[in-house]
Amino acid sequence: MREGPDIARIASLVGDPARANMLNALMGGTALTASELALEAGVSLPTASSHLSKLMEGGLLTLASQGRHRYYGLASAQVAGMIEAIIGVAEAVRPKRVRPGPRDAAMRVARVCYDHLAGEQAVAMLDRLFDRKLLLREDNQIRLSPAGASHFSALGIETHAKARRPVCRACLDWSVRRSHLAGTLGAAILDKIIAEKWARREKDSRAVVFSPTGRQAFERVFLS
Amino acid sequence: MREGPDIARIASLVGDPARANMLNALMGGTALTASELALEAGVSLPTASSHLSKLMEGGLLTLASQGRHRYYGLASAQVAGMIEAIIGVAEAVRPKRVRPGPRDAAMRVARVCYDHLAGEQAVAMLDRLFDRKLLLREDNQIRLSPAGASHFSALGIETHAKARRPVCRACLDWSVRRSHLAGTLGAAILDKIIAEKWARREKDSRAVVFSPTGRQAFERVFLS
DNA sequence: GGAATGCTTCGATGAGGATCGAACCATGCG
DNA sequence: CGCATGGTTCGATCCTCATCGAAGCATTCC
Repeated sequence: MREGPDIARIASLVGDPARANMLNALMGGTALTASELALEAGVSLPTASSHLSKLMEGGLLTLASQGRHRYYGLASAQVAGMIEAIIGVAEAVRPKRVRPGPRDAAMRVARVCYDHLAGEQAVAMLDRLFDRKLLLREDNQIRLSPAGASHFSALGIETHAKARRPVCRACLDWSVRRSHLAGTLGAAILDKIIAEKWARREKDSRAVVFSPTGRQAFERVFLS
Repeated sequence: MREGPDIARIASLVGDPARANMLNALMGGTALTASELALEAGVSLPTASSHLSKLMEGGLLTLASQGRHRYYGLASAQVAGMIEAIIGVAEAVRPKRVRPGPRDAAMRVARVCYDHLAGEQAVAMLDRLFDRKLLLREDNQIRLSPAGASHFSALGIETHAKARRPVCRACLDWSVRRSHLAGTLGAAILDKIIAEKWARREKDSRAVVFSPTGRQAFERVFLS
């Protein structure tokens, strides 16, 4: 009986430690090769390969072949959002940790969530965008206001809807437990932050570290 | 190897078909007993009990003992949100059938979500109840207005809060991606729809099919 | 008290799937 | 070409865990 989407199938794909590590590594937004992912997950290459084909068949990954390299990446922002949601629950449920390490702290402040910014900074930014009525909250959705459209356009950020991906989307933040901005606009803002060198990505981590002047610039543009 | 929150542990809890069915059943927001959940999942009572203790230990469920009954419910809205996210991916990834069968289409229009109505009809109804100020949106909750109380009372629908179950509750709709009405009021409305023979439940399915005259009556009362 | 109901624990069984070494394809390089 | 590198497939092994019947607690009803 019980028809409907096969949720157990999807969840069990994420439910294996090796696969979970791979997906977690891919949350950084860059596509990785099978060997990199094997290393990341701590399994042998054949094992990793087997997992990867399962994830592919499950529709969670995309594959881009380039010469003899094969780059695996998350299939969609929706998949990334799902993983964030699972991380959020795992985080909430986790037995009280001794103390969050320094890397954890940086992750809480700002990190990459697939292709957009997450963490305290990102949550604060979304709040501020609502306050300034650049974005409007509608039911469970987020919409760009006319004022917002011209504002972002002036910053050199395009806000036209392309393909089927929404411009604005709320994404629940596991560290802050409130929403931050995803969608093409969220991605474009992160692009700008990196392009302007306001912040750089920490090596081998999802953490995003702002420079002192970069932080000022970011706050001036998005938190003022 | 990165040691973040144990996402595999959480995902694997959802990754078993029996447990997934239980969680899915609990998405309605009502707490259920172990035997009801066993039936829902199609497993024996001992098996269900074993799954339930695992879900409890994983922090996904809460337990309320009342006499010899033990009511299991989702631990938090965060857990519900995670399950919704997984459903969303499963839905998006589901192998496109040649064409959505008639039953699938019917499911999208109207279906039972444990004990209340879901689908396009249900989402439209909730919108309309807000428009008419019979229900009020408060924070993330839904409250019955005085006007609403007398309105439903006139229809022969009792709206007194009984036990611990809320009268109104929002439930996210996987097909429409917006909220519909759950809670005792949602259940009572579905009861009325069936009692008035405006619609009947499709055998062995969650689909709810309105008769032509039944649809008119429903629209007059709830969508006008 | 005793019987009935609701649920959990125990024990035995079985199946699925994660794992790795070795062998096998494919691409690029000299 | 032949060799090296990146990746997948195959086969065998092993272990976890889902499952259910039977027995054991707990609570309520008569």
